[in-house]
Amino acid sequence: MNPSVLVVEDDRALCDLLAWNLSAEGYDVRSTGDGEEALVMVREQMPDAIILDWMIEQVPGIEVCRQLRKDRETSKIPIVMLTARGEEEDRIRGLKTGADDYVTKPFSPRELMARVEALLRRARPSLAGDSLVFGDIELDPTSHRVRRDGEALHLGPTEFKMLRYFMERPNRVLSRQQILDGVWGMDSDIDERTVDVHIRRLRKAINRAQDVDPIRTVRAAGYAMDMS
Amino acid sequence: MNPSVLVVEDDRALCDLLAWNLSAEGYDVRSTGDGEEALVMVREQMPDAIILDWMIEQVPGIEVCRQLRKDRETSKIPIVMLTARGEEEDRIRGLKTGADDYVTKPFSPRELMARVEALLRRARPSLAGDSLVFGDIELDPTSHRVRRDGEALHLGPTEFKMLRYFMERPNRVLSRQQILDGVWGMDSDIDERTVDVHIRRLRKAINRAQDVDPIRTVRAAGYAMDMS
DNA sequence: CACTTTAGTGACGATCATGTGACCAGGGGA
DNA sequence: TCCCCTGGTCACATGATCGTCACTAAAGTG
Repeated sequence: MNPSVLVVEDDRALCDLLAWNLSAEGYDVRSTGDGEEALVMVREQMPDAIILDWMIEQVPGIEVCRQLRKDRETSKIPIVMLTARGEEEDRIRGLKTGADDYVTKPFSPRELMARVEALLRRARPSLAGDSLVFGDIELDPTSHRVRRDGEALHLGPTEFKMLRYFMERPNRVLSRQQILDGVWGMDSDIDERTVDVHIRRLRKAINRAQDVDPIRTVRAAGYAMDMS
Repeated sequence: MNPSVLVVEDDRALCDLLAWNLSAEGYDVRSTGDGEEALVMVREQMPDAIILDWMIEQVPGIEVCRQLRKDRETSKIPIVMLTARGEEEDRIRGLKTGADDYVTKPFSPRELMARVEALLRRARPSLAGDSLVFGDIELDPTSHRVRRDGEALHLGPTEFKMLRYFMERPNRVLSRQQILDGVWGMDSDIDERTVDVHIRRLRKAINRAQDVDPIRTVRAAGYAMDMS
């Protein structure tokens, strides 16, 4: 998966220029000229980096920056801001607000590329872990977090244990009894049908609208999670 | 312990100016005008950040940068390079070599300060420095001080130990028992629920009105403080 | 197709875990 | 000594989560 970059710039020509250059370097690029929309897009797409013009419609860049820094989910995304030459005060305020870098207009696209690259190089290592990965689903046992396609999912304790049980045994059909033993413990005297209900809850939690369900029902046998 | 910065700059007047400004901001500053010596000093002192002029005696700045990046020990130290206006090629080569930032001469000291600060904020969590940094929260174990966004916070002794325990183990879910063991000591016979109360007190102490709570409750498991 | 078996689904009451404010005890400094 | 800060515990409020059930839908079977 290529690193993704969101470009927030209301000068259409400049925006396209950036998008073109970034794409050529192998980034997935999205763009918008509107601050409000930018906030929405960031939350939807969780880009790996953001290029943010300081002077855009609706919402000043600094405000967008502040908003993003306030939210736990988005506060760690590297932001490069674009400022007009000579606006030193803005640059300082920007950096203090939490921008990670800036480039002064006019600038060379190559230079901007180099800066984005430097930021990504610095930000990325934190993404690595000893987590279980299954297609686009990622489960980190130590931090107890589950993500699909990068988006955080909320699972209850039982659903979490169950998903983990499945992900540690991919492509295997697991009987309800096995699941009960593995998730609830050998000596639990719980109805087998309860597993069904939890399977349902798990499906509900991990499958968003557009997703395919990774859990396969095996009639008269149990359930399995497969790599498709 | 204050963050330390090494200034590598052969223009004596500029060097002193930088040193003076950085000291005023509370950094420990060392300086040299020589590239060879710079390499030695970095290894001896392991500064938290380096400000590196691109055009210095003996060894070109880019070479110093390359050397530092080669060594595992030093490769993570943020480097800000100083370049003359218009040397765009140099800047790009610099960033590609591993510099994290640059400032174009002539520059305002305030801007440089802001950039160094931004870099430290970003780089520190990975360093095992004296002072722990977690987003905008900073904990200094030796002086027993905690700040958020620069503003001093008041924590009781227990809350302080607890915050420290968390900050030394970012992104991990810590059970109440683990927290009791780590903060109170292995042999304490304290009710697990007491941890909850202290978590509450800690939250109250570190979160001001506008802040996001860095402590995540993991139902049926414990608490975690996360970075990403 | 009619019938049987198995799985999906929504609801419900019970329980559990955590958040929250209050209380009291101990200890150190004024 | 007295008072203020702090720490450990408790009781209660508040949701979140759980296990079960009754009913429906779907899948096999002959």
